[in-house]
Amino acid sequence: MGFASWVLHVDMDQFIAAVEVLRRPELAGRPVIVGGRGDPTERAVVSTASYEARQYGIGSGMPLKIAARKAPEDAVFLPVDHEAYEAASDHVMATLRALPDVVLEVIGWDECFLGVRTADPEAVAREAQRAVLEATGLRCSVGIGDNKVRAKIATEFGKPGGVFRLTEQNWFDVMGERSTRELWGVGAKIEKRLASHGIRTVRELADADHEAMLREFGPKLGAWYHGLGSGNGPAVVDDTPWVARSHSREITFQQNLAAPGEVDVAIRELAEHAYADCAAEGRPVTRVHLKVRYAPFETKTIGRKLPQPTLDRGEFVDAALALGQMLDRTREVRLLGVRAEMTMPEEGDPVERTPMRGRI
DNA sequence: TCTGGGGTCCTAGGACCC
DNA sequence: TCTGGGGTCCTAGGACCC
Repeated sequence: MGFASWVLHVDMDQFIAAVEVLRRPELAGRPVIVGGRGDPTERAVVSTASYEARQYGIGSGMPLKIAARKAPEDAVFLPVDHEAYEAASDHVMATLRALPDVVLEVIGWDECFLGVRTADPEAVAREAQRAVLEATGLRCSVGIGDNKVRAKIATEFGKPGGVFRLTEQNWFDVMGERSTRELWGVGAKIEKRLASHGIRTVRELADADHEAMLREFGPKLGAWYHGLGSGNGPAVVDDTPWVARSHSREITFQQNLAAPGEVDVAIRELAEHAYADCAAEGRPVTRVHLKVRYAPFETKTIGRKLPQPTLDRGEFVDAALALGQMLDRTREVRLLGVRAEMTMPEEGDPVERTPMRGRI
């Protein structure tokens, strides 16, 4: 077998919980649930649950109140500590980047792609796991693929702590009879729209009529979803530093906001923070978006372009407040968010940050 | 029963221009 | 009096990711 190009997807096992246990060894073996401010009576969700907690049906995204009901006596609830995870993430990424002849693309706090030319991708995967464990004390799973989509999906079959290879050769054997929902990028809504066309399995998606897919989802997404059925996806791992296009601040109120004056106070506060994140990069703000969740649970977003790009905090805050006048002032508000879109930086002036890509 | 906070990308449809 | 076709920009909103 000769050398070939491979994509490895490295995913940390129960990352946030693992970081917490690392600095509090006495928590090892106990159900650990990290989320919000660590108070399970508050409105917040689970960021990560340890494997011990998952045995009780507790998982990411679950409301803390529900998790508290399911959790056993000895469960531990901890607040989210972004800085600790950021530091651990940096350490992991630096370790992986130091592996010989790899290109690294960060796609989240706890996961990345490695591009590598090798005759033995499993050996590289094992070496990556060993290096990360030795340097940080954290374990990871690795998916091996001939593109990013297959590598990403492969990782699920390797957890925890393992390695799994998914390529064009075994794609349909492994994925053919599984639900479209197991594909990366297919959520509840897309699963339902596919099902309305009689498409429920990965193989049925691969065999779907291309024109029908374009009609249902449009030219780009239609082609993307159809190809997903065959495991198609990009294979290039890109280490270009990621540059944010926008920054936002959101807050969920423990008690719903009822008075319009309270809404204005909150918008001002959030807008100042969102603006500050952009200003810290020296990049003018071009648009403002407002996200509102009315009680009980209905989310709306609205946006406006600013008259011109600005680096004036007052201008941005005023624009956010003006947009706030468009909200339904008669309804109780349980969440508010303000997003600031920025101009993209000049070429050759990249801003190094923690990436959070929406799509590969 | 209760649903966070940080992001990205895509589409539809209207306005406007040539 | 009747009225094409293409392009671009903008807004609003939806869907997905970790």
